[in-house]
Amino acid sequence: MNLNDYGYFQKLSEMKSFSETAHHFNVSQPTITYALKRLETEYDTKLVERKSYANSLSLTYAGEQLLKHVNKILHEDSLVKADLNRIKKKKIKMGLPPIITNYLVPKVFDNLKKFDYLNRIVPVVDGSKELLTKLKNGDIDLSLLGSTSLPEDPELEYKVLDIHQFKIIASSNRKFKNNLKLSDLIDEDFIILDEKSVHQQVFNDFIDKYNVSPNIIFQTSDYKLLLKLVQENKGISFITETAIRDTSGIQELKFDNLDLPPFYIMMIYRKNTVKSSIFQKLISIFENV
Amino acid sequence: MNLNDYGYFQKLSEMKSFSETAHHFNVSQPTITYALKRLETEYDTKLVERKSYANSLSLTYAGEQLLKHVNKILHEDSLVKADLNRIKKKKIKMGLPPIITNYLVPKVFDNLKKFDYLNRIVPVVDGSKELLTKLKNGDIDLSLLGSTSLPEDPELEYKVLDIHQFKIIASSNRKFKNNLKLSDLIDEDFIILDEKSVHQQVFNDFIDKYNVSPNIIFQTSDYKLLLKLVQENKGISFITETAIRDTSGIQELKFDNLDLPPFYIMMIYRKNTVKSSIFQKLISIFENV
DNA sequence: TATAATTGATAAAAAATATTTATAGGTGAG
DNA sequence: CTCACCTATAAATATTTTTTATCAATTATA
Repeated sequence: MNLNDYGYFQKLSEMKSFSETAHHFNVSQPTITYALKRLETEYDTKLVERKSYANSLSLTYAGEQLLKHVNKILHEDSLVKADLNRIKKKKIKMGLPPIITNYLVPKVFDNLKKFDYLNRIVPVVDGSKELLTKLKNGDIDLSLLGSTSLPEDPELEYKVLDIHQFKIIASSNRKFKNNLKLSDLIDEDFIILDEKSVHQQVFNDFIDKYNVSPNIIFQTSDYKLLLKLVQENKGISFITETAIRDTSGIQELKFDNLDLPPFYIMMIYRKNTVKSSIFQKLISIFENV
Repeated sequence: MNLNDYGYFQKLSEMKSFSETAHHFNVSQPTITYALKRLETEYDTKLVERKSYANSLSLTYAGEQLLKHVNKILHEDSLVKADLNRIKKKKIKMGLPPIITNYLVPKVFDNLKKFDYLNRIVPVVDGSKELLTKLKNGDIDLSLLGSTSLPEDPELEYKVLDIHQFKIIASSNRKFKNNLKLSDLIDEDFIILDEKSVHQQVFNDFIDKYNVSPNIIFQTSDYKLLLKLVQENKGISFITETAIRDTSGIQELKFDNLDLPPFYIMMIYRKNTVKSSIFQKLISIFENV
């Protein structure tokens, strides 16, 4: 059994057209016909229902079942090349979400340098959500990650490096009374991180939970810009403390009984990954922050 | 890329010998050599370390990594045939652990008959542990299952049909005082189910927890035999209430504060399974007990 | 309604890939 | 040193996949 046949079948079930599928793979149309025929012979079952004519063929029940397995098989197979390529290059492709990276990397920099890992790491800077997808696709080997919940994906494994809190912050120039309540912020302008970050979702949940409707005047994916705007008192914000450690010109607003989810700072990787000594050492360097 | 090459590679890494692997697949020895060569060329990496001589070749780091993926791929592929075969036959292979089956099937029998499902079900009678393995291997489509914990396997899905308790039971002929304590049973002979059932593990945990060492005189995998022996006062036992519903000649011993795990009675199947209408109906019949 | 255009199936030929046969070379045990 | 055993390689063969060429069926459209 050839994996190509699975690939043809997968695409065929998506495109619902033999000739288009053939075109997609740059092969002739009978190639697809014969590939399907091979599968149907191999399993001795009809897999696709050739409809009267229109460009709408459909999978049989057995075809649907096969497709599920094929998806898994081809996905796994696509991970192989990505994995082996990086092993060959002795490089580790590492996902780096900006906020966490700025907080953590200075702490481990000397160690990374000492063990000559700085040039072993191929950095991939992106938001936590995108990095998670890339990790699962095998585009990166491991990633730093910030999240309000611990990943439950059975393919992934992680180490929690730190647990931070979300904070409401404002310019140090502002004065706020003690025992602040959320309702005191009703006239404030909010500047928050946009949908690339987990912050937006947390903020929305927060809004729902406390039934408030803050005035969001600007969203950005650049947290440095956000902090600068807050420093200059263009608005107040909602962000993990990770981002404001060692940042001057910013104060944290204290509330009683504010219930916010924790912000887990993790190192995450696929369970499947064979842990080379480099890989393990790298993780341990980050663990021992 | 041919799946055969993956199969050869998998076996080679297990057998650590080219010629034995060839023999295992009934092909000539160069077939294996060339298969490996194809893989090494495809991925442009050395995959196995040909040792000086002895029957001990070893995988390189890249080879180990490949093997992990290959295992997954071949396992998934082996599920395909099993799945499609049963679909073809329009039969549903169902795992039936005896205790649960005897309890449940009488309750659904008329319904199964009414919808003509009795001859659609291919019964596979075995212990819960074995059935779980068979389910994962695709040997059966779904299974009744008794367990003290809910399965966390990401490939499996289940519906809890009932939650029962474990009981300590004795012949009705016996008289026990009220407010029994475990220490009162110190001179009793125990007859319990053997390692094929979850009972043994639960019983061991129980022993550890309460730091008692009961006198086990006989173990069996046949719960009907066990019940008979208890009825005839050959010993007392430890078993889920599922087994003793509607059984005469047996009493349940009551203890204060005995903390035992629940016994979940479930219907379990692979997430991957495409749920045919027969499949769904079957589940719903059992769900509506 | 006739005609053109598009789609999938099939047969036969060609191309690509996998396997075998035959053999060579290396290694360790005795 | 020789034998037994293992893996690698070349060349021949077998098998599998793909292409080319063509047909029949169906839809769009003139």
